[in-house]
Amino acid sequence: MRIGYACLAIALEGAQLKTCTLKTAQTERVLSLAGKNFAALERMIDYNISNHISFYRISSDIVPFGSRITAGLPWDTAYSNRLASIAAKIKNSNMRVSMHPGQYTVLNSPDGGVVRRAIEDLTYHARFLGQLELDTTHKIILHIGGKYGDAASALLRFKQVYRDLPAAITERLVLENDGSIFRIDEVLDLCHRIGAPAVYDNLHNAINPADKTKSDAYWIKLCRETWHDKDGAQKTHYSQQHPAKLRGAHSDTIAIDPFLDYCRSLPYNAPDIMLEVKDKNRSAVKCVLCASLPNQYLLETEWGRYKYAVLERSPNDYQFIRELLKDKLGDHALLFYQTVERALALSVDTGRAVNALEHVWGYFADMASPSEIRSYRPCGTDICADHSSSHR
DNA sequence: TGACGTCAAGATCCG
DNA sequence: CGGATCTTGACGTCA
Repeated sequence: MRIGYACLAIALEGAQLKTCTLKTAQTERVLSLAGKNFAALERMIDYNISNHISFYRISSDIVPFGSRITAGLPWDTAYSNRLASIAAKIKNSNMRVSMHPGQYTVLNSPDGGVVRRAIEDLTYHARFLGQLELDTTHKIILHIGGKYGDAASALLRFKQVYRDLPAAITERLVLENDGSIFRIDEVLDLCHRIGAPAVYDNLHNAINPADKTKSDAYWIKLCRETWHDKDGAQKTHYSQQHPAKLRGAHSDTIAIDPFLDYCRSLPYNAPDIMLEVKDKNRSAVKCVLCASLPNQYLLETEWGRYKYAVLERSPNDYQFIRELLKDKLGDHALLFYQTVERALALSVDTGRAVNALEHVWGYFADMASPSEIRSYRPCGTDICADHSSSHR
């Protein structure tokens, strides 16, 4: 079982994807941006390897407007060395990558222009994965499209378009249930008919259910039958509902207990899981460490990222985790993340926030200039908690 | 016509 | 002028 995240590694230096508007999308500019994005991609691949993340979705925006200028733009030859290096790292680390065009790539539209652009978009995606010389276990995920008031005709159109797609696309294409139109039972039926694998998305099925009496594991077992040797291990999408936002909105982070419950419910030989979540790689590291890979060193690094956010909410939890991590031999990942999640759910206390800030300030006090010290302590020797909000 | 989803670019505001 | 904050863009379908 691999666990992965989509497109962006947050808080990773040198990993920001660049783009531009259509107005300024001249050949030279787009080519230059693509080069920068390939460098960012390599950073993320390196990061994934360091963090034992062996599953990753490459952003469709890796080449800005890649689909509409796919034929003309020589990004493959211009950056062949960089792409070869990326490809080698993916293969040597046994990483699996995927791509996922958005809701605007629609193969079954009654509008021929929409269909033509969708095929161009898929051609671009297949070209990118093909350029990396990745085998057909590296997939492109797509939704079926619209129903247009007549599901049967919409499915028929999909089959007709699919039949004529080039093999470079169909050998990678997998279909996913979506949150408002095609349910997982409809996706499964179509996939069996055309011979494409099906990806089960748990949150989409929760808001657009095929059968409310059936479990996630039930659909995952059915989807497994659509995956063959050339497709590699079965893939699924996993996300959790954001508690405050609209139905279908992804959560800020993956709550670890429900995730592990989900994992335990899966059939033997669990599928690869792509997490769809706002904090991206943060949740991927969390889930990897709890579900499959105890790693004390990575847990210490994780603590460095969360500790001050915990301290300004709950000094007790802060102390508890410090003690927990002193034991270098045990597998404390789950208790660690449970405690972090509980602490982060609390609101920030001003006095504690000042205390946490003083901890951080300790790293900079020796190297700060007089003006920086004045801006940190505007009222004199002690930090002014009463007025602090206006100074930070 | 707006919502949906996404995240930089681009525009504007502020001190 | 720099940094912070708001708005726009680019895609197609559906209510």
